[in-house]
Amino acid sequence: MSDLFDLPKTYDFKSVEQRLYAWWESQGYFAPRSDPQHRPFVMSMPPPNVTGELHLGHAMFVSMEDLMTRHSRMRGVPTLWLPGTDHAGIATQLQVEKDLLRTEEVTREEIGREAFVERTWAWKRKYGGIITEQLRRLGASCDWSRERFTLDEGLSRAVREAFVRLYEKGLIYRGTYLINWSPGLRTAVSDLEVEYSEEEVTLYYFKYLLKGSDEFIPVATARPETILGDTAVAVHPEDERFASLVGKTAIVPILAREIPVIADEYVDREFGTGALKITPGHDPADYEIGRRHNLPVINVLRKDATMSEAAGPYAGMDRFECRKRMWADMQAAGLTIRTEPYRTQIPRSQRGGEIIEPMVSTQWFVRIKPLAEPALEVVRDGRLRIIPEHFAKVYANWLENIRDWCISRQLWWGHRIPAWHCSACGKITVARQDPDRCAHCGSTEIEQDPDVLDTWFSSGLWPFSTLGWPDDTPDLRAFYPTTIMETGYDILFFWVARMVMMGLEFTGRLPFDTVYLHGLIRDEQGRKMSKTLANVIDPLEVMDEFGADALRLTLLTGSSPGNDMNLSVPRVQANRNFANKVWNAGRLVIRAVQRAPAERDPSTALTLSDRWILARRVQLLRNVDRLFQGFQYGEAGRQIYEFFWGEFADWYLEAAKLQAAESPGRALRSVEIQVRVLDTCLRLLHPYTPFVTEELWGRLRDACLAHQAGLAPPEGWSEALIVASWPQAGSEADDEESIRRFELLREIIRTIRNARAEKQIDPGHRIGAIVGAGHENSWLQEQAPLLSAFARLDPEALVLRERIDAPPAGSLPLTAGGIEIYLIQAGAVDVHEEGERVSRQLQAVEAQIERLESLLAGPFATRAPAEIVAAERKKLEQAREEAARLRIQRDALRGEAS
RNA sequence: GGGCGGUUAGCUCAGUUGGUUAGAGCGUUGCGUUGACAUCGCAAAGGUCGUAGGUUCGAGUCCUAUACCGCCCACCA
Repeated sequence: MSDLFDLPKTYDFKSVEQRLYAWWESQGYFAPRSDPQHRPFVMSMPPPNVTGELHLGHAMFVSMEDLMTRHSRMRGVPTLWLPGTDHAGIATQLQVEKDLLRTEEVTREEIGREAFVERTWAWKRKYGGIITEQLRRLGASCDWSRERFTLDEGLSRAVREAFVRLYEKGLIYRGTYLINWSPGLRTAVSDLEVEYSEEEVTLYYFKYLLKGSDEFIPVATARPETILGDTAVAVHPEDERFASLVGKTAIVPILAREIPVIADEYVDREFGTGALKITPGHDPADYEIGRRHNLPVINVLRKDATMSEAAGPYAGMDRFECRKRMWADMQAAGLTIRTEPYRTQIPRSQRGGEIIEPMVSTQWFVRIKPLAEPALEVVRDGRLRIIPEHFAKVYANWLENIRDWCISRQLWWGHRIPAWHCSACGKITVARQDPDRCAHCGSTEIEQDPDVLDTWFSSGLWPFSTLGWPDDTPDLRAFYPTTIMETGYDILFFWVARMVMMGLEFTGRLPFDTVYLHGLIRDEQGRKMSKTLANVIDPLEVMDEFGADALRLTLLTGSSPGNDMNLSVPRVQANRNFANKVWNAGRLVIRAVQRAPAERDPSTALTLSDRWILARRVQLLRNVDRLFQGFQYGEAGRQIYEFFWGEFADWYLEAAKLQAAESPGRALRSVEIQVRVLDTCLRLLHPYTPFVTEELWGRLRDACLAHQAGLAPPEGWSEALIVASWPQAGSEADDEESIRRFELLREIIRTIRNARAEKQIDPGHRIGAIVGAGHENSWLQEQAPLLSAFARLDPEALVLRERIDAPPAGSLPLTAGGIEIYLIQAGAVDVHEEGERVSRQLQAVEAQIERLESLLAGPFATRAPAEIVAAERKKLEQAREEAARLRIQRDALRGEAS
């Protein structure tokens, strides 16, 4: 008999995952079916860094996007999920630099730009496949034939086109402004790449001596080295303390430079000393004040953040060293007042965490307001939907206060800025094709700008550049705009907003009409995962241990849109168990198919359990449909899980075992229903757990096709589950009555099981029962075999009646859903103890009756909707019946006791 | 300083049109293993949904205030 089991009793994901993935891919299932009739479903994958390694963030987006993709594909919609990788300028360059230093002990400067870029390409060719390989392990059903890389030829052309267009429109300009400078990386970074952390620093109070006088103005600063770049001291125009000093001249310590004392409303009289030193070269606020007052800008820092020549005696010194020395020298000169600890926001690099220095520098910028306006409008008028909705506010808030975007980076790895400087006329030539002469004066003495573009500039074009833009390609026509953008909320500004702006600007259309934002994955205590905390969970290890399906299911059902998720490994394990449960339920059904009789008996009607599971199936389909429409994938997954395990496996399959023994006609009927429901579940689960469902579904199909009766679900079989159709509920009416009855039956069985457990009745001991079921008696009679099997009753000693006149002596009285049950041969009954128990039960029911009575006597009865009131009335009725039964039971026990 | 999110069982989380004895997984306790599954089965204990008000016939679910935690944005030296 065991020969029928050619399936291992434990789901072995290791032998399944790789094989199935390769098969899906080779069959071309990931590519969109071409169907001009249907509007396709299109999603661009957020491109992971080409040198990256899989982390849970990737696992999250892959799981979510693959779910959407598989669902859409099964619905018969042409579906394209377009993958790719990002060149990730800074991250990749750093990695290659590090590698160079480690292996050859040379810096990038030593080998030169051209060689370094070539080395980086080599690195990309060597390691760029790792991340995509890892995405495959998760089951990502994206169309690899369309895979793109932000630095490949087509995308580079798109970037260039975009740059030139913006430049020609005057939306890109080059200028000298205060920017965020990253000394370690020696490049400018955008505002978004600077993070502020509150830290304890020192606030230094010192004297600004006034020229030709003993007087001084007290000033405070956290960065004494910037004193060297001061070009004014400012006070509030209405500050009486300093009113007489405005217009006088102050002397910069050490350098003895003369600077004016000015008045500006920006100064806060209450803060610090009430006087502010102005360093336009190294502070954003000072920069603005400097502009208002036409102050000179002095740059005291070099690119590596050592002090520049302007710092006089401190030139060449590290800025923090300078800070100390400067203060010491000022102390010696009697210019210091005091120091105090001070908490303030320190700007740090998002990458690496080094302190960012505001610095004046010549950079390229995008004039962002004209782009931001339309991007705001689409959210305001609802054309762009953001899920969850509250992020729309965050999005709008950011765009409303946005400032010009510094897009040039002093890096080597990236899209070179298509601008040439002419040494003859000094003008700039920006062109789609590399020019050989200056567009203004015709000189051939031109040189390309050394900078590259911010990586996010090319990312912003992703939804259309990947489809062939700026060319009018068939893909662009067929698949743009895309349908949905799924990504983490942490890159809403970095990426999503910029895609919207660029999409509207360059294509005149929204690049997608829905943005779905998932939350971040944290550790079990809700902390961010980081190497220093050593709390990083490696998705690859998790998949090795529990399988890709288990990880996916955990990420998908454990989260809700926009909310962070604390991942716990035990939960992954629980979902591994679920995959195994699915596997074993599948084995059971497959075996049932293999053993099922071949002859149909048309006279075989459906049993209660049949009708129940079919009705519940329809309800489930409706719920899942509704939830999917509302992007409630987590809740949908949980409902499928509960249905599969808690109803189909625990109850229906157990009932089916009984039916198999009844008659051949009944057995076949039951198998058909098992196949139908299992098939539906596998289809519904496939977007969550693609591997186990595909593997099982194929085997189920083969077993069914091998059967003489030709078993098949109404949807029919197809060559693979991944391309099978999504199940539909149809228009059948809900069979509520079957559901109600079976649930009552379950309640009765549970009540008996509980009593047996409490009374420690040997599970093998079949006991008798007398059931008084009132008007439920007629249908319940038919369920006697099921009842006795499930509750382990002696079928000979199970009596079902409408009414029981007198509780049998020595029996254990129970009630379930208004049905009275007396267990016989349940061992010695302590009539006193049971009397207490029944009394307590009765009290509870009476309390409920009281509550319901007063509820129904109040305004509820007239104000609440009729069906709600009716439901409560019904409950009251049932409670009264229940109370009546309990009273009889109680009185009987009392009678026995006396 | 502004904005947003969270606060539900010991732990991790669900609970979207407000319906009236609140759910899951893990953990805990008890019982159970010869045929789908011990990666299992049958049961049990355990929350009144941060706090205070309000709207409503009715609120975990809406409103206001408040506490705590977290996040985002912001040029007070």
